[in-house]
Amino acid sequence: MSTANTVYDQLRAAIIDGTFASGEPLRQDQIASDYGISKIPVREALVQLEADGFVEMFSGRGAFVARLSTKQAEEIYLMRIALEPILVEKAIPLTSEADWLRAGGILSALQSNSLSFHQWHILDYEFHTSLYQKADLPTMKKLVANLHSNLARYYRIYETFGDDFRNAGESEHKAILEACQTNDIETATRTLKDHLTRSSKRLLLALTPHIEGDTST
Amino acid sequence: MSTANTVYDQLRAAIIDGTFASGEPLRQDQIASDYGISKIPVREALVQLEADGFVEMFSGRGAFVARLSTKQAEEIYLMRIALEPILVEKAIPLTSEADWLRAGGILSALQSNSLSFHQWHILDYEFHTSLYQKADLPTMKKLVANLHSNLARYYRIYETFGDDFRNAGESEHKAILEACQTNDIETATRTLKDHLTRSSKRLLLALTPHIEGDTST
DNA sequence: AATCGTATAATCGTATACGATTTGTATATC
DNA sequence: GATATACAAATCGTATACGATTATACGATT
Repeated sequence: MSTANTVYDQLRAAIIDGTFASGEPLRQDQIASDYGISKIPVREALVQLEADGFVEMFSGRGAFVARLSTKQAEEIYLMRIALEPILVEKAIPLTSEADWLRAGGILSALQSNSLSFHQWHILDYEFHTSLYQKADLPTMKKLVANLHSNLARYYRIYETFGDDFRNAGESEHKAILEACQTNDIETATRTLKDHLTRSSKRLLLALTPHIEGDTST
Repeated sequence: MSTANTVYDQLRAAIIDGTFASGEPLRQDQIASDYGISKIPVREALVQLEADGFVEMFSGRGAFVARLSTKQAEEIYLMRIALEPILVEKAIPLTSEADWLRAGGILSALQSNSLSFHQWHILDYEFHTSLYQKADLPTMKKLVANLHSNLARYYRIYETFGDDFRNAGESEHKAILEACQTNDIETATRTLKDHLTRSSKRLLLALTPHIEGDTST
């Protein structure tokens, strides 16, 4: 893999896990010397990160970690609610029983009480992904994957401030998977939509006191 | 504006209008010397173009104009169908009578018979945009705008091969706007969805004989 | 005391340069 | 004639270098 891509991965991980705080400037020379490389691949990574919504760049002033806002989180969920049901709808006819069992396995792992928030979020992502893995819509899948990774930054705020609702969506997940397994597209898409709507509300409610407006953090 | 951004705009326009054919390699040194600049801003433009779906990059082999496929066009329309109704829904309560009149003005311009295909496509885009200009969903709007510009490449194929259906969606456009003007969100979103579904079918039907599979052009 | 202007430092954006990888071509081998 | 090998040319990806832009510190002016 190219240096630029490696830097992209590392910077993105660092932004998601909070190593770089929201709004913090990302100095090119600094990052370059940290990694022992030149600015060129760093800049390319930053351009990609900007396209994916993790970074904001201003001409002549450089790159900054993209600021969070409840509005932005709401918007991301609106897109997930619009797109994920389509992915599931298109995936169901192409998915085998073995695939649903794999999804069930992730669901079980998700019920463990000893998960760190980070681990929980990864498994939650994998469960959702497993529902539409077979969908032949690569562009949409990439987009939704990126929405997920952007949400990770918001879910991290729970880890610090919020209530733990790791198990809140458990029964909803089950209902979705059951509908999928019986090829009931209508129920599957509806329960998925409901689940995402509820997840959105849970997140936004918990977020509001912490990042209302566009202020710091 | 930075050199990289200028190059981005120019390359994107050249890809959309067919100056660079589908699948064609985009040689960095060549482009750089054409514009009288170095490779650095060219590479940054290419990275952005890849993020926006106009270019594919392969490690060590460089950048190529993204290939077209009916599947990809279908996928783009699926996303438009999912997202644009949401934008309209959120925009209607925030939109004033003057805004709808402006939309009506674009609609009139759209009915002219003397439009080039390119002009028609731009006006079609502007009409759709005018319906949800007031929506406070910047990320979604950017995404949808990018879907539009990607579709422009497919609509160009009509210009060359296909039947002229510039007026096909005229009555549909009118119905959408009328529903918007009376604040009838349900009808507006439904007619918009119908319109996009029909537009998608028209495009895909005309496209199929020309770019089925992933073959050239 | 606050504001303005200027000098200095920090940082950016891009040109140039070069080693590394890939592609093309000619020649050898089966 | 097709496949393999060796070399040359083309092209890429990144390091280094530097002028241009932006931020900062500080003294002059109102």
